Amino acid sequence: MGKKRENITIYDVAREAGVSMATVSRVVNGNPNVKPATRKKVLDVIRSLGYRPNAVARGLASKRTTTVGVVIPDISNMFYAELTRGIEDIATMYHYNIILSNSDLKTEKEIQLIEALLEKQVDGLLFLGGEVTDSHREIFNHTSVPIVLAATREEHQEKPSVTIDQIQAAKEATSVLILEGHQQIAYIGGPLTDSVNGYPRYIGYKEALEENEIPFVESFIQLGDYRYKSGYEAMKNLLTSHSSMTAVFAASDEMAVGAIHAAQDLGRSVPEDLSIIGFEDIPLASQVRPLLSTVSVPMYDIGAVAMRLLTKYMNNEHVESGQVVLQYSLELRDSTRLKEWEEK
Amino acid sequence: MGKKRENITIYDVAREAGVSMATVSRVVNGNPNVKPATRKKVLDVIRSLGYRPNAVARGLASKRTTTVGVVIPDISNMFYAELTRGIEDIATMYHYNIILSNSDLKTEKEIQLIEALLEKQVDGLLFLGGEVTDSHREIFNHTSVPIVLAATREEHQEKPSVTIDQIQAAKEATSVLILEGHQQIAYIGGPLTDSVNGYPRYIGYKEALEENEIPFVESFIQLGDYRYKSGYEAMKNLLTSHSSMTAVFAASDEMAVGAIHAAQDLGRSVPEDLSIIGFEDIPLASQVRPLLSTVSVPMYDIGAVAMRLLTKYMNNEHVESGQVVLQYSLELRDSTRLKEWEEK
DNA sequence: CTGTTAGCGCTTTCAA
DNA sequence: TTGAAAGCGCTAACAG
Repeated sequence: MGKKRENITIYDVAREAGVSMATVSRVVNGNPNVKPATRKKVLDVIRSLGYRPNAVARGLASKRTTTVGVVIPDISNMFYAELTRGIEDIATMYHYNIILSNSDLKTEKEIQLIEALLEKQVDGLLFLGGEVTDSHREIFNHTSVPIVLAATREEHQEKPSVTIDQIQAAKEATSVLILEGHQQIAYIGGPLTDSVNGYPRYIGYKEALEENEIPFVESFIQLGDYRYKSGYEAMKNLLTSHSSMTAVFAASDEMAVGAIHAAQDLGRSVPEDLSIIGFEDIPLASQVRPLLSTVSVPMYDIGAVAMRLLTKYMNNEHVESGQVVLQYSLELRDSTRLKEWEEK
Repeated sequence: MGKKRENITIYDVAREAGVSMATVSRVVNGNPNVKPATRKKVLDVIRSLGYRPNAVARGLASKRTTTVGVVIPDISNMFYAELTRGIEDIATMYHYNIILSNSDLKTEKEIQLIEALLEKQVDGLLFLGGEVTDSHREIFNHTSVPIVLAATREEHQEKPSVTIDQIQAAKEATSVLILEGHQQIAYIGGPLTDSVNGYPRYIGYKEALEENEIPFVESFIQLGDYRYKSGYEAMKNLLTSHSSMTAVFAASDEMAVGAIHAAQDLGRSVPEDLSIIGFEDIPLASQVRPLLSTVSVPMYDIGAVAMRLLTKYMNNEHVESGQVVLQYSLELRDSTRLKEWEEK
């Protein structure tokens, strides 16, 4: 058994087995047009030589790398980690590998990463969570590599995407609070300039109020960065300036949990004094007390479906619809009082 | 501006710019041996043609792919997600891309993934969290691709690794409890067959007891799978059979938090009735009440250092020591009563 | 400073 | 069922 078998090529196998490279290539790729005896002979040589096919050479010759690029905001964010797991599982199932890169939602970095991925000749690209700007469209439109958006979409809807209806989800979350009888409902969200998550959730909140003729109060709006700490701070602000407030819709679970803790630190109990509902349903939501009521976003599925969709494009299969909208659900637990909710 | 610029090669650029392929290659790779005027001309053509270098062809010709393979147990596990972020950041810094694959700690799957990664001609490999068996060694020893282990190690210490001293860490965590005056200290851990995390943490617990002449009680040992739920169940068992118990060392934060909730559900308060300390210091530890005291493992750093180490091997740089042991620290928060701890 | 020329290891017609 | 041969797009000596 050779120590470092780095340089055993298809040629060596061919010579050793007394066949041509083409034949070796055929058995390696499972081409049926090989006489069983020949196949066995080749396989034996492959094993004894410890031959390992070079995927780079194969990629160059065949123009397929069985690799897909994934641009993700931040893998250490539970929401995206879960999504990535969905992607990876399906990728593995279809024998693709994924090249993962974190963008931190910086447009410039995103563009750069996409460019690098394209240079690496990925067979497909998954773009997650970021806003699709003109720069993105520019590059998307000048490549023939299939691209699927996940947990984001593009206004012109030219590119396939897998998402949920965020506005509707935020609206329902807020409606839960309204149905509980609250009139003073605050909103803790992300930047309104974030057109992917921040803005739609805000709009959903607003629409719910409007529909129920509850006055919108500017100072009930607190903006953070979706993280625990900013939720905590936001709630502290809210509570010191609006002691009459009785409910909060937070646009992320982390913020919601931060808000709960701030409330508790200021002597309020949840849900007795204050109802709080979150968004996402990351594991944290079920690992705190009170258990967080939240909008359950099918993170794993978004990733899995997006990857599956991408495989179809990569194989030139027929695609019913490139715009997939997945179902979310309302997970009413212990941070709100309402326990039942009929889907509209 | 071409629509699909898929087939513009270095040759096209060369022809258009009136130079040779070699020269184009030089400017693309930043080789200084090019007259500024020539460089500019080539750059202009590259831009106008929308030329994008083909990294696969480059990889085949140069035998370097600037890609590293990462085999990870589960990206949706916060601990590894954080680690991966460390890897990715350093990889980006050194212009490497990473191919990520989840192994779920299945040896067979790990081997298969490593094999696939090697086929893809990765320049280096990071193996995370899994046990290194003979099968692993077999394959590790027959390739010249540099490999670094992270959050795991190999008994013969033949392969470089980045870890923390788990036994010592577990021992100190247990000692905190002992120093608080507890005598009835339970242990909630992972499988003892898990030589990477489960067993060493268990040993650390045991050693701490021994050193302090506290009798080891078999039934104080509860084994789970590191997840919240198993911690919850373990604690319930413990509390119903050993009402005299006053402290618990849990081998993961999720289990520790699960344990806290079980205790609370059974009417005990933490840390008044029961002190609980965890292991890892994932974000969850600081997002629950009471704040979890825990062993803080530098997850991000383990990933970052491992990746940095790998770059050194890939560049044939001199490496001081391949066996890196990072410092952990004790983060004493509100689930224990002791608030100060002198490092031994 | 620039060009020529072999490959890198594999797939893929095209013939046989 | 098999083989020969032409690339895939780029890098890396080697000349000049």
